[in-house]
Amino acid sequence: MEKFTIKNTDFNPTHTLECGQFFRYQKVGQDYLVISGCHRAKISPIKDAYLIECDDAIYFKKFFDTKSDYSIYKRQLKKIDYMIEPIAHGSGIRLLCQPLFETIINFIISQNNNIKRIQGIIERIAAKVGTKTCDEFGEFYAFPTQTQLLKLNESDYLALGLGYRAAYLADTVPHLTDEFLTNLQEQKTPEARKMLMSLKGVGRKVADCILLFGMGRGNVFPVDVWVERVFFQYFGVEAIKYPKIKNSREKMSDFFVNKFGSLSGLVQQYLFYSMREKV
DNA sequence: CTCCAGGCTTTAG
DNA sequence: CTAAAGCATGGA
Repeated sequence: MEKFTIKNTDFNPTHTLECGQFFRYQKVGQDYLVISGCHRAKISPIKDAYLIECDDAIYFKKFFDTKSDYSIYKRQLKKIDYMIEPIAHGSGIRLLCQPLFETIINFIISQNNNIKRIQGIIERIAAKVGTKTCDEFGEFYAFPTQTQLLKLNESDYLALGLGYRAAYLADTVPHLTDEFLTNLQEQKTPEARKMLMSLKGVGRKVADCILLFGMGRGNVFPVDVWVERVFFQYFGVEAIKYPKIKNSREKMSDFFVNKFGSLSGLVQQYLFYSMREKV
């Protein structure tokens, strides 16, 4: 078991894990257990920091984006009035670096769905074909590999509760070879987005989530129903200055990326987390 | 019962 | 090109 710590100045596990970018976490008292790919970690609060106990410290240092300094990002974004409250609310958010294959599957499942049910579906899929693993925290199932997911057909997915998304996964999983994923990583963001949107069940919003959470691309801004509410509620006045913006989610996304550039994805997470907690 | 969830595909105009 | 129906499931 390997260990390292993350200072609590710009990191809060609740903000980071529960802001919508990630699904496989479990709160146990003051601690969190997280599963990513075939790895697992336990996060515990200690004095001025969090202790991370895991099977692979290098993996989780990258996962938690430990080499980025979020205080710089926040200082810059706080200059904008409407960002002050969302940043205060989600002050410990960090953008996670998640496995690409897993991120594609998870966000296809996420469409027109709620987070609780998404989590249940993912756990059932992992338990069905993922590799059973044991560490000192107990047993868990790794997220399935492509080979393991290829064992499932559309009716298997239906039986696991995926609804109409079953057909999307049955169609898309065979395309997600290592070759496709490697090629995808080498593309610039617009080209990568086109490749992703060629997959069944992947539209603009899901593609942007994959680019942000699975490929480290900050210059995207996924727009879902929640962000749409933010836009109409807080940015309606400003949007009037941009006559091309009507009510298309794609255009809302472009609006924010033009404004925030490579920090767009982070801005989106602050707004999403803030908006969801208000309901 | 209806409405909604980190939307997408398909079809119609 | 834009608009809207249809889609599975489970919780409120």
